[in-house]
Amino acid sequence: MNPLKVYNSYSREKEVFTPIIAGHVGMYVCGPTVSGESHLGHARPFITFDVVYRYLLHLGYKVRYVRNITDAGHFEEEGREAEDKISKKAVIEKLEPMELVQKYSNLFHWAMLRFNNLEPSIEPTATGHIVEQITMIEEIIAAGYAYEVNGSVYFDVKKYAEKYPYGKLSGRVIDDLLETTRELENQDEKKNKQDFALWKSASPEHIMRWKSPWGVGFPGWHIECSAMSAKYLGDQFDIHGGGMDLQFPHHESEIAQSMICNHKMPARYWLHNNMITINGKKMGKSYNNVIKLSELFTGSHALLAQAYSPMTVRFFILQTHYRSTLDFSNDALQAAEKGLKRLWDAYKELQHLAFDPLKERDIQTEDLFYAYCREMDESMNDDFNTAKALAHMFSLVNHINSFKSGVLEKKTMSAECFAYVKEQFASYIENVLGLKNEDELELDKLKGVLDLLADIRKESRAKKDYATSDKIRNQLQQLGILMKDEKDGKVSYGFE
RNA sequence: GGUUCCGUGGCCGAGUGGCUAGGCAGAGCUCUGCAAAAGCUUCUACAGCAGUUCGAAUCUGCUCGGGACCUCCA
Repeated sequence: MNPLKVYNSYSREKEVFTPIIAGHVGMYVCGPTVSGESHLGHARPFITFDVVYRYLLHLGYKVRYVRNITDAGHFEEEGREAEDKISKKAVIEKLEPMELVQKYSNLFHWAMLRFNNLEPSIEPTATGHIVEQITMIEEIIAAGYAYEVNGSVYFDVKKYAEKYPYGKLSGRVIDDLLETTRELENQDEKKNKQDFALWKSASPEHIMRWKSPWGVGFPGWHIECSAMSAKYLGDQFDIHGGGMDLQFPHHESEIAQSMICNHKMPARYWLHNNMITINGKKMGKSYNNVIKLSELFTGSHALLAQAYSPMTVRFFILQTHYRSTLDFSNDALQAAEKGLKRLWDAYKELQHLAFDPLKERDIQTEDLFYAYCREMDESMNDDFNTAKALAHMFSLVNHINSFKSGVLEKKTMSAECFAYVKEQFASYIENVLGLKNEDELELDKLKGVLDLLADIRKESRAKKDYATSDKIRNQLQQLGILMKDEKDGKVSYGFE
């Protein structure tokens, strides 16, 4: 078995994963800015890193998973106005900033729950760590790498770059940045265009504001992650994750801040997921092509022919490697929905398979089963290749169904092999990939009724009373419940 | 313009130089009162050109096309 390897954006290579403290992993993932409703694009990193988290747990690591909530509203510079996203939205929606933040945090958590994402160990908020951020800024000023202008504080990138490799993570050359940086508001305050804000002075109408040694203002965007990751995971931790679009300037700046304050690279491994595209273009607000999660779950979007369940979306995302772009379309989601159903049906079937000590063992098939199981582990160890792991699971699906259809003779595998395959399959589908049966609740309620109907159908078929049997099946089908006659004479059912 | 990634069959997507990726869709067959499901068989591939090699989707070069980042962004 190969050890776990992860692609480190910083070195641009796959590296064997070795935690700082054996058996323990500290992981920080950039969380959402809760100034609006999450869309499909936002779902990807949180599902990606949920699987990373789950797999590390699966491997036996004790993991502290920190994912922040950005509720302080880092300023965005749209046109000429420097704006605070949350402030601005709060005014539009006539809400207190914290009321707005609460609303979208709740929505975010609701979506995470539906995706069956595990909760992070700690979910710190930027507004809850203003003191830590101010302290960190003071340290950077004391070290001589930041300066104050008119109540704002900027990080001196040029000075930093003289000693440290600013731009290494994102593959940027500092002189190029000088050339290409666009004219922005208050640019004249900065010594150099590449400098970024640690603290911004708040104008009187700005509603999110805190006192600081430099006057009333609010923190810059990058400092929150540096402050919170260091507080909960230490000066240096194992994994830092986030979307590829955060590589620059966000993560690059995080590194710079932490290097000055803590004299260490904050994270050993930088993991970045790629974007979700739609018609080949990145899904994002600025492109006006987002599909909100609520629209996805209800099917209320022009591009969607139907509603798609959270598990379908999760499966859809996991069918692609996290570092590849994933192109969205209605057809692709429809394919995912059917694929997931096939996977889950086989999983249910597997649970009913059992060995028969009277039959001769089929060593060849056993070996095949063991090989697929091993390949699942190998795939995940190769930079969390869920797409490949799923392909091997589908190979198992094919064989499981062969037992069912009689192509492979039933019960010819040893008890050990059956037990192992069952455990491995269950462990992957439920624990590692985090998929769950969405029918379960409904099934509980309807089970008794459906069992009865299945029984009546069975009886009427035995009497060749097809009028009755067809009536049962056809009317149930209209309700979205499929009744199937199995080979052994039983009648089974499932939801479409 | 700078940096960088990618172009795989009808669609989505894995791919370590030689071994079936996989899912969805299509065709035929088996099972079946009909159906569904499943199984078996099967059709479509590696953007183009040139090179390295016994052998390339996989390495190199060029051409064409597309994306991402360089500004908020998951």
